Amino acid sequence: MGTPLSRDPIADARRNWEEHGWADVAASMAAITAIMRTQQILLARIELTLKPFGLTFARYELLALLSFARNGSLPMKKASTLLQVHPTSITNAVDRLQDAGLVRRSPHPTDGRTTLVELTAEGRTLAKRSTAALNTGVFSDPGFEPDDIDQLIRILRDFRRNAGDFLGS
Amino acid sequence: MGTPLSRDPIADARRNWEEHGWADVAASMAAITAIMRTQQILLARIELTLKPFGLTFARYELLALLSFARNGSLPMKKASTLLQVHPTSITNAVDRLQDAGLVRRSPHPTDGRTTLVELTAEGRTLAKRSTAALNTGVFSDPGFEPDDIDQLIRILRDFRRNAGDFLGS
DNA sequence: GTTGAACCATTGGATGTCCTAGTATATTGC
DNA sequence: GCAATATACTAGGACATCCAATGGTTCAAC
Repeated sequence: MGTPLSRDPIADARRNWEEHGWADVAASMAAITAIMRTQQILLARIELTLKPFGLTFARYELLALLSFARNGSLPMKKASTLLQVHPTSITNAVDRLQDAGLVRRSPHPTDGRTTLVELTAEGRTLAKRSTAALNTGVFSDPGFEPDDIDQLIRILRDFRRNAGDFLGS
Repeated sequence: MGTPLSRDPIADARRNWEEHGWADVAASMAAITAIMRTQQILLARIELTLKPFGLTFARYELLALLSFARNGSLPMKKASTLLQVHPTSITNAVDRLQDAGLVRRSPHPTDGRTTLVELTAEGRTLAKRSTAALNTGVFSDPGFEPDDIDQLIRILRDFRRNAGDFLGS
């Protein structure tokens, strides 16, 4: 982006919190704000990598999910649940992927309420190629130390479980 | 926010990566995906807490930033830099905060290119009240262990520095 | 001084997310 | 079997974010 700041803005915010009598929650505020900013940086990198494929991250996630499904197809609701986004976000993504010829809708064989989303041949190819691009362009050098990656995975798994994302021990 | 899944979807994705020959980047993929999901959960909590005040997180951040500024005013560009968002996002936020009577625009005394944003009395009051709500409603019980919060702050600070957010040792 | 490069804010366009209905189909209870 | 409830998808609206382009203003080089 722009020129680097001379100081960490989140550390400054934490100082402000401490100086205003909120020292007890200052660290928590700093951690949460840092997660927000980190997500923003990572999303920008991912979107940049996916741009040549005409994909956004939202559409890529759906494509990747379908590529791992049994027949390359899933009910819309199932995709919404697994990707943990609002059903309307899936409708939106499927609309655009369908326009691009990467997926197609089909009725569920036994449940008239349900619509299946299915990868087309082009969709499967693009899923492979874009995943390869993300692996080499983003995931292979994420900017975290290996030990820190393990820490992150553990800390965020605990958080997500406590938040009710999934059951577990 | 529906029913919890029976399995961690990110752990499943990691397994898929490993089974497709991308084991070397699977952990990194899992960590990044977990950050995305964690951000989503936290943002939802924050927005829920801010809703009674008629604020979104984007507008709250600007309000809070102004409340810590010397005269309660900053150049738009400065706000954009400190909050690390695109200038147009600031324009958008200021438009809405101004409509709500919480901030006001004024010309810069010496630089004709620059516009200052300034907190109104109502804006300052709302900043205080909404910050108190976030402190008690979100930051006081973030869902991380205290030790993990310190780990997060360190890991994400290193990441942001490496990403060019700010200079530092 | 003039002129051209750099900088600031805004507008318009594309996306994505969520929420609130509204429509259609399933399932459950009596 | 029929009514009441639950579930699945879609349509429309509110917001936020980014990018590209536009109109002003400032600054620096000559």
